[in-house]
Amino acid sequence: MNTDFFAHKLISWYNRHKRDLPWRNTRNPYFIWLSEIILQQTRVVQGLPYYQKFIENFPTVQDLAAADEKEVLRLWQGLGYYSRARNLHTTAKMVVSEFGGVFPDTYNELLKLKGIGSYTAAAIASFSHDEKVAVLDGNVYRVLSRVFGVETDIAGKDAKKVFGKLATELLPDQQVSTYNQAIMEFGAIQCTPGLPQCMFCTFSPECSANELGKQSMLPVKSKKVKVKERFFHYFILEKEGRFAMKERNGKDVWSGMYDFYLTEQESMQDLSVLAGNDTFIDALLRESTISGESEKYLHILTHQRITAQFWHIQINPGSKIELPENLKYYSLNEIDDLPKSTLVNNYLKQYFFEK
DNA sequence: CAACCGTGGCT
DNA sequence: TAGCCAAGGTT
Repeated sequence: MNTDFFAHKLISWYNRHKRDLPWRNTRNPYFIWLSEIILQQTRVVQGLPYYQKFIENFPTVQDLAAADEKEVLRLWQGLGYYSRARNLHTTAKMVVSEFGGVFPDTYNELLKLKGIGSYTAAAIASFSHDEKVAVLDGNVYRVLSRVFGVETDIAGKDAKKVFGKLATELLPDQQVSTYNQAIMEFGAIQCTPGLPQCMFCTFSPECSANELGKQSMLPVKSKKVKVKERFFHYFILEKEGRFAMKERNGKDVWSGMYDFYLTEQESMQDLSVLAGNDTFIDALLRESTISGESEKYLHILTHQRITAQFWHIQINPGSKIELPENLKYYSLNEIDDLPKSTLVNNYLKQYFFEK
């Protein structure tokens, strides 16, 4: 297929079918960047309200840079992949301190920023000023693999080279912004992962997958995620109407988010076993009152199935129990403002805020 | 560089 | 139900 023909036909389709999305009505690299980070591995319907919240709370990169990380994470709460929010804040501060508050818009400059990889750099550079770089995301892999019959494994290491070469060859000289958005939009609403409606597709006459009936086989993707089972036992320590929480850190899930005292076991256990395995729990149960035991929550992540149970513990007045490192007492109002995982937030909503 | 990082919707 | 996956990036 002639490359000009492909781009022209795609843009024509886009002009007829594109959705009206707020980040498409701007050339401001700051707004485009916000939308791109929010939309990484995230559906438009899920990211849309977060985009609105972020541009309202942080109209400029200076506003975002001046915020506390905790505030940024709190706004990000519920969207997942929280390193995106931490990197977002780091990058905003870097733009203010090292770029004079002017958000970079060239591919090579953008690549230097935290949380911006090859896709996001290409998206911001092309959307903001038509820089001639091809975007390569899940949509582009799918569209190119089907239309041109490319059977390279998109999870393999050759994928970026093979599809990147094709994507770059197809790039038009003009309207790069429109073209890049068009190929992604086409993948999102016409050339969909599930059974696409190929009888109504503008590329049905030229599409390799349509001709060979290989739509469901493409793109080829080899990797299967293996799911790890985890068992969380949370202890909510209450003293004088305040509750002990701590910030999670390290490389585990929910880094930067707040939760309670946690003991993790290889299966769900009762209190006597927990006390035997955990000296703090043992000491705690001797000097306090168990005031509540939650149902078991099953929390599903891409790589993990977490079963969690929450025990509510009243610390007796005059108890000599000292909180383990990092735990501090917070009022319910303060807890509302802390960034929390959806698991913890679901528990709090059920047992504190909506009861 | 393979593994890891969330959540919610769909089949 | 179990699996897939959605505008990826980092380590």
